[in-house]
Amino acid sequence: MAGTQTSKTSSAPSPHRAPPSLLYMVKQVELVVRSHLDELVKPSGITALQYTALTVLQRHDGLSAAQLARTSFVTAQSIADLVRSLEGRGLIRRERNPHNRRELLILLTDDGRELLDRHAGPVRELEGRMVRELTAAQTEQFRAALSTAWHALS
Amino acid sequence: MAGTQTSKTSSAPSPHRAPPSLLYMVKQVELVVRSHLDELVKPSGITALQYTALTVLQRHDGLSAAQLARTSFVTAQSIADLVRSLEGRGLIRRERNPHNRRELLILLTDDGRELLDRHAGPVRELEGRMVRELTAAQTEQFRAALSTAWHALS
DNA sequence: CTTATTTCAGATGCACTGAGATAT
DNA sequence: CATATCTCAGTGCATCTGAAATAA
Repeated sequence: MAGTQTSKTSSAPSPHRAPPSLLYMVKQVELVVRSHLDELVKPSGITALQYTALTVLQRHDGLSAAQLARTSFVTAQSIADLVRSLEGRGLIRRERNPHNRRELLILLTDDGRELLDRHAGPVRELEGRMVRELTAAQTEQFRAALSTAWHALS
Repeated sequence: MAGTQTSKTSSAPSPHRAPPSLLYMVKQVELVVRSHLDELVKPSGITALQYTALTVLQRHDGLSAAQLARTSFVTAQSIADLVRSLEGRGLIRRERNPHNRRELLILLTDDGRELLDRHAGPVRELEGRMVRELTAAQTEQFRAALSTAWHALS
């Protein structure tokens, strides 16, 4: 009991405390990014996750919920709540795929696009803050490493 | 799973689709890391987040719940559930700080250390897979970029 | 008949706010 | 009195499993 306090100060030899793992560091960066992103989009009444889903639809409009789930490593049931919430807010609409009537395509509404436009600047600025101490070349290497890491585990 | 795209996207003219943002890529890497980590530790009956908390305690034994919360960017109330769950599983124990009786220090039990030892190898192997296509120098640059990004937003 | 997509029901984990008790 | 820590109560979001309906 008394030893726990003193061992944390400089009296301990501090043998070889391992550095945080890369897996942990990835998590920490994602955590702090998400907390900033949540603050940014909170005035619009959505979460960082919902905003991110909208940006995915911006790049791939007309995805089905099942496709959206697969690209996000979650089950279709998990996506369903998110989609229902965005639909209730009028940011997306859904439409039967005429060539595959069991699919419901997810499409951005004008309100959804307007929301994305409204936040594009601040989000870019947040990303700029994240890499402000990296050179352009280092930033590109960072991007390449993230891409490589993602592919290696997918 | 994520790689199984239909011919729909590849056949499109693809005018000038913006690349995914760095913020998005960080999230995607964290997502796929967590899904693998969840699979790894599921046999032990804990989640990836709980395992991560245990590794934090491995590096900083004797933290209070409030300290743990601050280093994880969440509130003390959020940590409470996690701590209660780990305590119920006998992986940690708590003890009053004799110098500050309102603090409850969180300490790893022998079972907790055993669990960490049991998973250390597979987790290292997962991290190795993530960077298997990077050189040692590129891996270190990746680590440095993650550290820089984290500090810039904290 | 098998598979894919969506939906419903129920459970757990995670995170929040607000309020209160206790210790410094 | 002010602050820090912990706890309790309630809420909402995110995720899962399992099961059922529908369509290809």
